[in-house]
Amino acid sequence: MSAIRTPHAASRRARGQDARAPRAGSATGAAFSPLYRQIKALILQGLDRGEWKPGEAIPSEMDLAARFQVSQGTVRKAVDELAADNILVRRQGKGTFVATHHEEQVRFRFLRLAPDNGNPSPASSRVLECRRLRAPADVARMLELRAGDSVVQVRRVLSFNDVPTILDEIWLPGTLFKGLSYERLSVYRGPMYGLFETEFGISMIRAEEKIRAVAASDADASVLGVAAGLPLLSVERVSYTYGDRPVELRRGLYITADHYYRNSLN
Amino acid sequence: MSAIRTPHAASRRARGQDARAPRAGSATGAAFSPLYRQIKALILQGLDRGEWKPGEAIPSEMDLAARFQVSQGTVRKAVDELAADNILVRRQGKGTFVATHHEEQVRFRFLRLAPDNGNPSPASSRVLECRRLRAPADVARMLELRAGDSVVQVRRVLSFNDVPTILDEIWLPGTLFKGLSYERLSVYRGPMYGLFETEFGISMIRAEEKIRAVAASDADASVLGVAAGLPLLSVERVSYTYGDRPVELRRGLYITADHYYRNSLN
DNA sequence: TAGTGGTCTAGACCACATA
DNA sequence: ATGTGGTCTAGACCACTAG
Repeated sequence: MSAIRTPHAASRRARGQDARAPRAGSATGAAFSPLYRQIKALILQGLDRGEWKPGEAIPSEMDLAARFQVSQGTVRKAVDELAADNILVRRQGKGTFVATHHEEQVRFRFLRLAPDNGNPSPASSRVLECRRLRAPADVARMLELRAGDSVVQVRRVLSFNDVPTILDEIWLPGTLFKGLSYERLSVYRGPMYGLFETEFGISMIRAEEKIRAVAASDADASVLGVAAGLPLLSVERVSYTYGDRPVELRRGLYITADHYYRNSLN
Repeated sequence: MSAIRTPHAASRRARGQDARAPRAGSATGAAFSPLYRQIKALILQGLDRGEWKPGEAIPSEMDLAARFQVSQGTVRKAVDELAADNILVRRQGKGTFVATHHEEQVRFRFLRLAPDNGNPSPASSRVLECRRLRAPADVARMLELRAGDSVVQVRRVLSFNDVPTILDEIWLPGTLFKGLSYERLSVYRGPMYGLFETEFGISMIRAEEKIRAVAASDADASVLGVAAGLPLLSVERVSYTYGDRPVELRRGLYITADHYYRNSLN
């Protein structure tokens, strides 16, 4: 019964490091951060460093609690938020795992086009081109690069039941996607974000989209096999990895004659 | 120290009522429901009954814990989920409140169209017509009514900075919106869902949208002041109130020349 | 049988709002 | 000073998985 650790000693210790400092300013907006958010940030750092890879298990809650010197409940709350963000996946009795794009379940998290009738059928991809070039100004801005930095441009067509439906133009930072080539993309089967994970260690965890209706240009119409002027859904997506770093710009044109873009408002 | 309530007595008691029964079947899919979800369901029932109205405070966590004979922590977890669903809003030091559409903050939760440049400006609504008629088959199906049931149809134009941008066609169950009229709608300022709340006691808490690109018909083009054939964003929305009951079908046509539909993928 | 996440409780203290 | 939600801890037990 000696050397009793006073209750909350751990929390006070941990908190004293980085939660006390930014307390004063109000104009700066620097906010107080509770312990479980600091733990969340530490776990995110581990994921960013690649300490645990997509599909792998992270340490148990007890282990993490011991490692960070906090209670299991505090770790639990941090992991709860990461699971709510779809960054971690909990499996009762087995452990907590890093989310991966190599799962049927997750396939339609970033592919919002659904068929009017019937069940979602698997998409097949045909790569049109893959080349490295200097980033145009608008692309550089959205990827937070400098104009002229190296980027990879991929163009491809997605088909459902062999019907071309989506024309994608994808821009990626050249430094992050060194070995990406037309051959590598053509051989690959499965979701592109799965390839990015395993080959380049880039995990897409969030994206913002801007959606418009546009008329098909002659060139786009010819690739998609539709009449020029047909209304198409224009979807401009910026995808982010850990730390809210943009790592992909994707411009898609969707034929919405037999499909629709689904969305839920909560 | 006498008459000590055994630990977990409350949970066993509450659980015994409805969580024990559906335990056996697996083909039925009837799932085990933890206490906090039962509490969540009870709070939802209270909201559905109108026990607490939008904008009002619900009882404190301690009060709810006493009422339902569970610990504060269990109530907390139930309220946490309702807050995550945007059904309740927590305010530290003040209480927990029923979410309402009468708030600037919430204005853009169901209005996803944002301007290309500048800040979102308030929308002004011009009502074209409001009439009661028999539900067409497709409308009846989506509102879970019988074909021929009474419905209210509203058509209106939303403008930003006096520029017509959205043409809405709205269908509502006639029995739920008895006093709704052209006059009432024309006089009202503010979000339509706010009117539905205060005048008809209908809270919209969730919606599903199907989005397409279409060409403007002659009639629609003339109302919106654009050329026929212009690509427009077609947004078909079904809105739900408590208990996942559909209470609105809304078909919108958006001009996306100077605006875009924003969406986040998590 | 052991280890994992899932649930529930109890109590302490902090932060914020209001009277 | 009081009451609200917010955080953190500690410990018990349940449910699921796997060796």
